[in-house]
Amino acid sequence: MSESRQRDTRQRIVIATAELFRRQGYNGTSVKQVTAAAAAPFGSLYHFFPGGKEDLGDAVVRSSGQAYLELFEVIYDAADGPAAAISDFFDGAAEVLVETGYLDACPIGTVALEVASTNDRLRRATADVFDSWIAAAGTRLERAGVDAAAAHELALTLVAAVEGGFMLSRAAQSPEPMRAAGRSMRRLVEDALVLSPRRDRPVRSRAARAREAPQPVREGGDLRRSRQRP
Amino acid sequence: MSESRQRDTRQRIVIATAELFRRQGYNGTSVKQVTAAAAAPFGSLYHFFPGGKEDLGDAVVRSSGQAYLELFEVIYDAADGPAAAISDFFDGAAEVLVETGYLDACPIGTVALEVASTNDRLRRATADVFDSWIAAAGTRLERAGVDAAAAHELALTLVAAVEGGFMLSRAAQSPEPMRAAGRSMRRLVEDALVLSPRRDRPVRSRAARAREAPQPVREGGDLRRSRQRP
DNA sequence: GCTCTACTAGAGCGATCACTCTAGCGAGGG
DNA sequence: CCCTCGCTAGAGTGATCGCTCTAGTAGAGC
Repeated sequence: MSESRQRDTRQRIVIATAELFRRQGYNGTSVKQVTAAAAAPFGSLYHFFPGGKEDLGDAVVRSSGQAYLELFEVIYDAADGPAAAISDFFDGAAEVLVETGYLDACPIGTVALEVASTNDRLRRATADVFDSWIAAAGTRLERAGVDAAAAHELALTLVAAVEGGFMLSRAAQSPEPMRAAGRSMRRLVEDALVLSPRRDRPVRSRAARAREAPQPVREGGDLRRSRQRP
Repeated sequence: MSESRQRDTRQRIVIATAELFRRQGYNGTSVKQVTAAAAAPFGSLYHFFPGGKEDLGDAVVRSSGQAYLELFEVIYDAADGPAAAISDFFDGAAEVLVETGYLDACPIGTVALEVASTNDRLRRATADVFDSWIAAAGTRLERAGVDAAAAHELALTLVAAVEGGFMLSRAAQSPEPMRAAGRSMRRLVEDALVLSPRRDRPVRSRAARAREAPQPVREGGDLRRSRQRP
């Protein structure tokens, strides 16, 4: 039972810290605030994270990053093709922003900018997280038939647009920037699919292909929706 | 002479603070650090900014935002059409990042995320700045023939992509995310121009049209460059 | 030359920062 | 039954935070 108790408190601290980081960043969050929010004894924080705030920050960035990656994968794989997946993801992010009063945004973004030039360990943690997101998106685009270089470039753009969308939407307290970015990204994805040199992908199982591209080929004519707000 | 002396110190404080904000954000920058960097007496800071750090932050955000707006306008108006302008802007940002060791990024972005949920006055300052950027980009796209709704959506996306590009490039310490975002944005702009319903804009002077769109009409065929890295 | 105002200059304030240290609790193994 | 050890618990550390306050300087206007 001691192991589960350990896990409980440690996990409670990480979750509470993640929420605080999302709202007020790394420098804006004090360790006292963390222990209060997690209902954890102050001493426990330094028991589980002997390196102090930096240890905690590293753990929080990586675990939040992993959770967000899984959220992306779930949404993507449940959607009706890559373009719809991107729409769903951005619209979902916009919805969460509205519902939480623009509090629950990306758990990494604020920290990433804060530490980029001041803390190399945490900077690397955020870079690793971003890389995992970019790889996940890039791999899926490749599976859908986009060639590797284009897929990587598009994946970079998608992640950048998500982060920028969070920034603008939180600042303006409006879901519109996130939604606009989502519509633009959908268009980019659609174009990349149309332009992809071959739609028969090489060494992929039929099942995987069917799962990921239920509407694999569309003609160019109706690809770009005429109205901006579907 | 007293007025110019005043301007000197005040301006020195604002400039030094802007640089510190870019690198370490709002919460990560102390007022002692500011006065040291500006070589300004500590008392002077509270003479010019009676409201303290928040007053200073508001002034810095707005003045940095204005400076960056002007930089965008200069680059845009000097470029060979909207698509080239966007390329130039993103490539320039990437170049500055590399040259400064990923220190000199957006002076607003970090602060915007830090204060979005914790300081409404500063949040509004960052929102105003973003709005001014979006308006500048949107107006120019409209002038180039993109209809109002599409131009606004594209402008939102451009700003989001710039901010996201800064975030990813600083985290990865690589110009590639910013450059990739720039190439994607160029493609979006080119598509928007091709899709724009009318290329004869309504009540615009001939001189303005000539200045902003020296290569106004391009056919769709060669619009999308075949290689990813020009 | 005197005054008045704008600015310089920095010591010092209470609050809060990240963190340390000691003391004790409670469950599992002997 | 008691010992051990993972964990709880929080008072206390020096350092630093944003900020206030008083004293002093320099130049413009009379």
